[in-house]
Amino acid sequence: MTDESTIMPTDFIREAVAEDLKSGRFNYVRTRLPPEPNGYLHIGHVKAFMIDYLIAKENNGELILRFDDTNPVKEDVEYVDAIMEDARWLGIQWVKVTYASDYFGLLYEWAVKLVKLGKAYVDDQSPEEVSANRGTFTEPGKESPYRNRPVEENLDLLERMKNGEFPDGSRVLRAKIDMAHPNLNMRDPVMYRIIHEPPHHRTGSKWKIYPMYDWAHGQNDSMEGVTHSLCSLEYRDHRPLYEWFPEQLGVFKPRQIEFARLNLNYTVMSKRKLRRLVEEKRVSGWDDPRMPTLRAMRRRGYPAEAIVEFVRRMGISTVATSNSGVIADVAFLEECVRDDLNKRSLRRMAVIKPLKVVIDNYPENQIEEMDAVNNPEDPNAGTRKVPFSKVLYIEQDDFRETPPPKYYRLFPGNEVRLRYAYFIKCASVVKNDKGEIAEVHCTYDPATRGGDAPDGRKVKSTIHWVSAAHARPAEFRLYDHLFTKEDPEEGEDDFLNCLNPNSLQIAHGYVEPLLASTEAGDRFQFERQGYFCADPDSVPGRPVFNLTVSLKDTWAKIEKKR
RNA sequence: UGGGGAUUGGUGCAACGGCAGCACGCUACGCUCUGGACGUAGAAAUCGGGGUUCGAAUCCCUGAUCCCCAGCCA
Repeated sequence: MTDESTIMPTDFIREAVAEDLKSGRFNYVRTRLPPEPNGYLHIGHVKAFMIDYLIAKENNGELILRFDDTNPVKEDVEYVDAIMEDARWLGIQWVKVTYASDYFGLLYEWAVKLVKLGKAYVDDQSPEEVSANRGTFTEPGKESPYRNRPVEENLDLLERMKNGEFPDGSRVLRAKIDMAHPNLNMRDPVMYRIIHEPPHHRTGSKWKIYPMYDWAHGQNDSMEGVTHSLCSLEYRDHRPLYEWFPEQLGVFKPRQIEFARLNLNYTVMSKRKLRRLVEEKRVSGWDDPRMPTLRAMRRRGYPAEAIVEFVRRMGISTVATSNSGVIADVAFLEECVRDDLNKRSLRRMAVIKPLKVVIDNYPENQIEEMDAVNNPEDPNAGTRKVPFSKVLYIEQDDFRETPPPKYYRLFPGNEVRLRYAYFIKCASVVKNDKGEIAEVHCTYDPATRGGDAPDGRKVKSTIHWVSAAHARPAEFRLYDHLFTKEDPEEGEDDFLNCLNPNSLQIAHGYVEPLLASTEAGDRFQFERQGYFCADPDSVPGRPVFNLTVSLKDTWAKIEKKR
């Protein structure tokens, strides 16, 4: 069997969509992305975005980007641009951008229709009364005393609500369903509430009533001819309502399908918590590279393709472990990032924590140009020249005065290879007043130029280096998880209690000369260390590099086990 | 407590009545001018209890556990 079903990626949503097409329930596919413009996009949003985008695309359908701007007190234009920017960065394409507010007029007409049908009424109860009369999980609610007022009166009151004749909170329009329904969403849900201030970011002060999510969202789907309304698990309980409205109205009925949202360990995802991190200055902003927002990941150097691939590899299900979704291991995300970057990153040498090395038998003032491979995974990336001289910097971690077992790097008497250059052997160590190692003296073997010994002898280790005379200073920002616990909320009265004090470490070191003219956003692999991305804070002559993700480090693992 | 959803190695997903598989992680080993990449091998799971069936992760019954819902938020 080699038909489409075996080669197409399959999951329960794609299967459902295919079925709907086959059965004739729909003869086209249209999905919608319904972000509320009240915050920046984070990695959790990417899953929903990709599902909506790809399922439309795979079926020759359309994706509509519709901002769910039904609550002026929470929303702002600032976010609509940011959301579009992030979505575009992911490669998502839509046929048009709409706003829930585009449909306020039609939606109001539909509400009037529902009132005329006797399916909606104006309730004069206070918010407290509405809440008190909703009942509980185990007890039915009480019907509002205003529930059965005449259609004409409802029409009049609704009209006057719309015209701003009543203060906020004084009345609402409610669907007339069933106050004893076991699903609380069906206990006469509120359709419209009165909000005078602030003005709406698109409709200004025209409207004094604003639709609730359940009323607006589903009807907007219907109005736009959306076939599949794909959303997260917590909306499962809203589905009966989602279907009830168009049923009463006799309008087009889209199909809602729910899936598990995506959460990440060692971080938090809720807008409220992310906002606290920013406002309490625990991070430098929404784009602090430690944040799970897309702008932060972009700044840190995560390629959009890697994020998309991560989400794809995670799959789709209806499993809910936490917060209506599944918790992905950040190590998996990081592996997707490495996998992507490994194939396309130019290699460079950078010394993050420098240690001076003097090659005693190397001629003073001599400079050689060594050929270095730009990317062993990509022959087309070519080579470059790297200057070599008598005094170098190597990584502090690459030298030990007394080596632990299995340590192959530089130590007194041991020979290692300087990448793309010579074999060197450690002869002696010079210490400062405090007894710290100030410099290491070595001898080199001129016959090993280029990295191989003619006599065939081997070294167990190759280390990176930068020529001191040619080195350019650089700042390195090394990141770790923002929180010390996989689930920062678990067992804490405040999630900030388990902030990782070492989530950002700043180091000052050196890079090879080529890197002096780096531009923000440029990505490299610093050999043996990790992938780095030039930060916008870089200034000419002093680049700043963000650690995107480190290389896997077998030695660190061996050492840690002790 | 009422309603809704779920439960497969440590994690995330497959297997849709017929040999429990894939990826990440983990453990060895090999290869290597990156202790990276790559390659080989390995450990590791069907929530429990009943039943139906030649045969059950899959169907039925039952129990447990986890997630979501009582906004005029979305």
